[in-house]
Amino acid sequence: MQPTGHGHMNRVVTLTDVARLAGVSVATASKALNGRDQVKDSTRARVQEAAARLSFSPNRLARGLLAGRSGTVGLLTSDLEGRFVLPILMGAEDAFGAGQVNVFLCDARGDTIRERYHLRALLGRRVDGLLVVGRQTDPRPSLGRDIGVPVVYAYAPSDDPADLSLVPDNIGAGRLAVEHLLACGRRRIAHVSGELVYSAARDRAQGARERLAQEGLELVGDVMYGEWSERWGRDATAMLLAQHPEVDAILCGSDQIARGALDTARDLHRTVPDDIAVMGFDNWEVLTTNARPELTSIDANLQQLGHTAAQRVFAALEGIDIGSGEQALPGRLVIRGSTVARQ
Amino acid sequence: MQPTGHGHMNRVVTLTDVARLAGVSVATASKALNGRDQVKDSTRARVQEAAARLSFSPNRLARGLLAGRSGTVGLLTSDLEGRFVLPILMGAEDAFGAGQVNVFLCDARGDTIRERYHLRALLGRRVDGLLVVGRQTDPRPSLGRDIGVPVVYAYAPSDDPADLSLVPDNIGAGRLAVEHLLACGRRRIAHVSGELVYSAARDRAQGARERLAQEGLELVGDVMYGEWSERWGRDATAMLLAQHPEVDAILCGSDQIARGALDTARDLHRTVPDDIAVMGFDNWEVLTTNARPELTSIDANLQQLGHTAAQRVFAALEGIDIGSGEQALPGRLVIRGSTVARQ
DNA sequence: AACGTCGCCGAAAAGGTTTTCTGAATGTAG
DNA sequence: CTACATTCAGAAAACCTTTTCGGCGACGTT
Repeated sequence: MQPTGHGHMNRVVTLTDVARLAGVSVATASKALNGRDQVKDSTRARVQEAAARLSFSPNRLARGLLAGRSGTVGLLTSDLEGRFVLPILMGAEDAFGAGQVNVFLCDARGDTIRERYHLRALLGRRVDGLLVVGRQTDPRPSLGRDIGVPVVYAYAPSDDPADLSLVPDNIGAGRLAVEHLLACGRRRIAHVSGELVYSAARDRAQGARERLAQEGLELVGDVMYGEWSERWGRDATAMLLAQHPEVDAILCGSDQIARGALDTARDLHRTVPDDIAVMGFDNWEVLTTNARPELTSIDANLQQLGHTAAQRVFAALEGIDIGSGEQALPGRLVIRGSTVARQ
Repeated sequence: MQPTGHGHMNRVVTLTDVARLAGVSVATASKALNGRDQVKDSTRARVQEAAARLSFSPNRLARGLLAGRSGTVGLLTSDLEGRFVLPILMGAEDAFGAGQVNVFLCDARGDTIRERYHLRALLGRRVDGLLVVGRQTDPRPSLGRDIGVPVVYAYAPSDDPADLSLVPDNIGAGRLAVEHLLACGRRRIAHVSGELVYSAARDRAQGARERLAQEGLELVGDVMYGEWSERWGRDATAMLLAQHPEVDAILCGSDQIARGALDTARDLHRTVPDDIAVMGFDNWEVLTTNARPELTSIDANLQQLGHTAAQRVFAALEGIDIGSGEQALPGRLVIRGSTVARQ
């Protein structure tokens, strides 16, 4: 074809070529390159040089076929769009890439049919393990027990307790948030959150209430469930401050909602944090570090969660029992100016 | 092991098993399942039933080894974190997934060493093609001409004109933005943008200037280059309005900057859009649809770009010449309340 | 009855690598 | 010089699927 152009067509170099150049058999070449003994040092050097000269890289298809394991894992997401999937994916890719494992990415886009289709494809590729990442913390249907490879669920837990699921600890996050507000001297705390159908919203509210109860306190008013949006944050905060002007802290179910709360507080000339403290969840840096004042938030450590999930898959590959059920990973408080005045 | 538990250990079913159950040879079984002729209908049915009963799925490693093509492509990103990579990735995954192709995801995290490492790994896996996605529109070093498989660069173009690169048309986007502001009756347009070192910032400014020149107009003041942040948008807008109170439109280099501009305008009691029009780039919905008023923006159609890039890789796999050089894909104007008062 | 044709199935090879086993050569001890 | 251990290289099988080619039986034709 094009001898100097992009040579898509030149046959790729195989172990046979290396062996021929080094003047040995393929068996010896293989052993030399894989560091097995029974090869004289001089021979090994010759083979290695030949491999380097031809820039040989072993065909992992053939290796996988023989070994019975491909050295790949499937990453099955229900929704790439979601803001929460990406950090998990990064953490997982990072953990896998450190080994010799490569990752197949599949996006089912919330469609069960497509999910089963991708599952079949991945199993056909003989992935050694599966990581299933959902977009909500609400349980999702299990892939089943007879997949043939270890499966770990991240963010969205499986509804089968025999599966292992890694989820963020939203109840703990709610407690942590209230803990911080209490430490800031706040006592009249209201909670504006997202949609009630999300267990993340309910869990955070529960954690918040529990921690308050521990001090003999209650939330000011009912939890205001609405949308996960800045707009709802603005509107809800306006209603809240009209009805309960005495609140000294607004715990928001997400950073977006908190941004809305900050806007409304500013509109109403309530100073943050002196007059009212505001905080959010998720620690979405684009939102938190550009807010006025910068926004205190609870980081769910999602990248860590992805990393841990990948390590669990790894462990399962090694034959180690990784347990089952839901394991909740703690969040982390990130303090900024919206709860603590900077000096 | 655990006969009823998660059976990771049970040998996976192979074509031989199917053939034995159906009482035919593996050759016949293969032909039956792959829809080739030379198989009696009744035999084919028997094989299909056997395959279904054993839930057989052919080993794509073996198939790939034989066919010389693996049916996979590598997606090499320089940075998963970036906001621009994800939509491209979605578009690409979508396009590939529609075929029989699966995608290996690799994140080099902006590190050249890691990139070469991943490249080797992907070539060892015998990917049929590569899609390289960068995080900036500035040129990046080519992977080289002798990869052995077709490569398409998306978002960040290759510095080798012999490679094919798909990039957003930022100059056109700048023109498009000014076009819209002119259509809204604005004549005194200022431009607040991000970091000068980004070609995206320079290109958009260039496009804006070109379109203004076409009307015999110029930007009000110099382009204000700064950070891609809300904070900079606020500060720059404050300076701008102090120095040039007569501006009737602020074109912002990103939606984040535009959000900052909106904030400052509100602080200074300048009404948007009646007094000043504001618009951004990128159409980041979280920011645009929650702004007050909602933010007009230019969408770079990144998902489309990823889709197109994937199709180019596909075409190259089919042996079709996909050309070379930079191909710029047009953006799309999304009109919202920050430039046009809603009736 | 002999022959050609057609439809269907199976044997075998190929793809690239790893591993096991055999065998050759060299060195060492008796 | 023989017996034996040791070191290193190669032959061959295995992994699973697809494809090619040969063969076999049935059928139709002369």
